Amino acid sequence: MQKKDELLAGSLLFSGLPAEQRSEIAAICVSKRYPKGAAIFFEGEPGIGFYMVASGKVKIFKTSFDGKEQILHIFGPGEPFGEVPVFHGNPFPANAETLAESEVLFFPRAEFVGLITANPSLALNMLAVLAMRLRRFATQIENLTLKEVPGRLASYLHYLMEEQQRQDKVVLDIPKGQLASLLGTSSETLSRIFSKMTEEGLIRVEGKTIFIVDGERLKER
Amino acid sequence: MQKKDELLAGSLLFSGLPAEQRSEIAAICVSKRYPKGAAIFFEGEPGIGFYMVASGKVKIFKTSFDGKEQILHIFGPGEPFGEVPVFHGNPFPANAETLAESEVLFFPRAEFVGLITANPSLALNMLAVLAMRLRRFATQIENLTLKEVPGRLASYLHYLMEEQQRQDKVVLDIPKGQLASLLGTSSETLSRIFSKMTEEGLIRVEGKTIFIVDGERLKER
DNA sequence: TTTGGTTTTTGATCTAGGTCAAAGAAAGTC
DNA sequence: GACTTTCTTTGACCTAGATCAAAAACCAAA
Repeated sequence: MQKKDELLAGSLLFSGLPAEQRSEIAAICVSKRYPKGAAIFFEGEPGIGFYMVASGKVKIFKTSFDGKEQILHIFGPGEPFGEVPVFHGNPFPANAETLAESEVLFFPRAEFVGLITANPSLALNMLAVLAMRLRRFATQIENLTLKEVPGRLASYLHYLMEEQQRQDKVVLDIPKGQLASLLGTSSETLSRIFSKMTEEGLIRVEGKTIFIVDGERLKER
Repeated sequence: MQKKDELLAGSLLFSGLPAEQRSEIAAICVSKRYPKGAAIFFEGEPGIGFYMVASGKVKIFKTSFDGKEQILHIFGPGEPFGEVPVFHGNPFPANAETLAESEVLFFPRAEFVGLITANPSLALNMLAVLAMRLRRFATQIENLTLKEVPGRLASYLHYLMEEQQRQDKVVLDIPKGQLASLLGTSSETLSRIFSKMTEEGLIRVEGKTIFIVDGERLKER
């Protein structure tokens, strides 16, 4: 399967590994398709392996008893998820669900631990992935607790500007309601802040496209 | 140094390693003392190694431009911190400061990476540590965004009950102001919630000692 | 045990943002 | 193209919790 190998080669987790090892890895993983909105796993389930997005988009989230949800991550192609139980035991700490029709690779725990044990650079790659994830969590907590909603939105827009390599505009890759849940607010509030920022001449909103009118002042929110 | 070796043996990170390897590790680390309230590192500094608390207590925190602080972790003896830059490169994502007079071990990056490469079970231990940290972050975000302050306090008290193995009372090991910063609130609000919970017959507060009057109802907050 | 510095508590006030309800827009379906 | 369903916006209202100010309690050192 050519496609799978390319995906693995392009992922941070498996980058820099000799080709033969990547095929060993490709050999132990199973691919599975999910329609949009499908659950991949639930918080509290035992984790017998981890996953990697091959195509599509997956969200990791927590829900409160009264149904509110907080998105922790959104992962795209090449990004692994659900690794925590593999290394720490215990069940999944959160839920995973597709945001679009997706193809997902599954890596069974035992086999993968075997590979890691035999292969220090794979171990270091995985450590790098988890370390980056910790860093992201730290800034997410910072955003959620030390900034108010406009500031969180501003820093998300700046993140998209980096990601999409544009200074003038940016395209939301998720529905606004999901963005609200990622920013820890409600879609109503988010909508109001979009219009306030437009009034203030910071941005201009056209559906999913956000034109950056004043990037400097936007950064200062 | 007998003491150092005992500490390493008791820590999660180095548990299960053969004694000789622990002495190798003990050989590469340097110990340093800090008075209470001393900075160990700042967000944005390059990380040339990581740390482990030998004695005392260390907080990891972020600050906002206007001086508010959010505590991410509080670490005690045997717990490593500041590992993110070791594996992911880039500077420290947050600040570290002692909460009490402390002794801290420092492990230089290059040497430690060498040990990990040569030693799969050390790598797996480190993966377990980071995975546990991710799990904690996930529940911290859940607490901060999906629960209100009384709920966060309740879950912290339950955490202390586990930790201290008591059903009837619990002793705060940090000042209430620091607890407020950990729970993402102000000391004023925290104080008010302590008294409200007392009125409601859930707890009784005597300085740093919290008597658990109704553990069941407390859990439901 | 007095003094000066932290913590902690209490009171009064203010606001960001949540919630509920309903109208409008978009988008996919037959 | 009409229809249903999902997404987004707008309006009205309300509350958790922040902030400011000041008193009280606690603590450590002299």
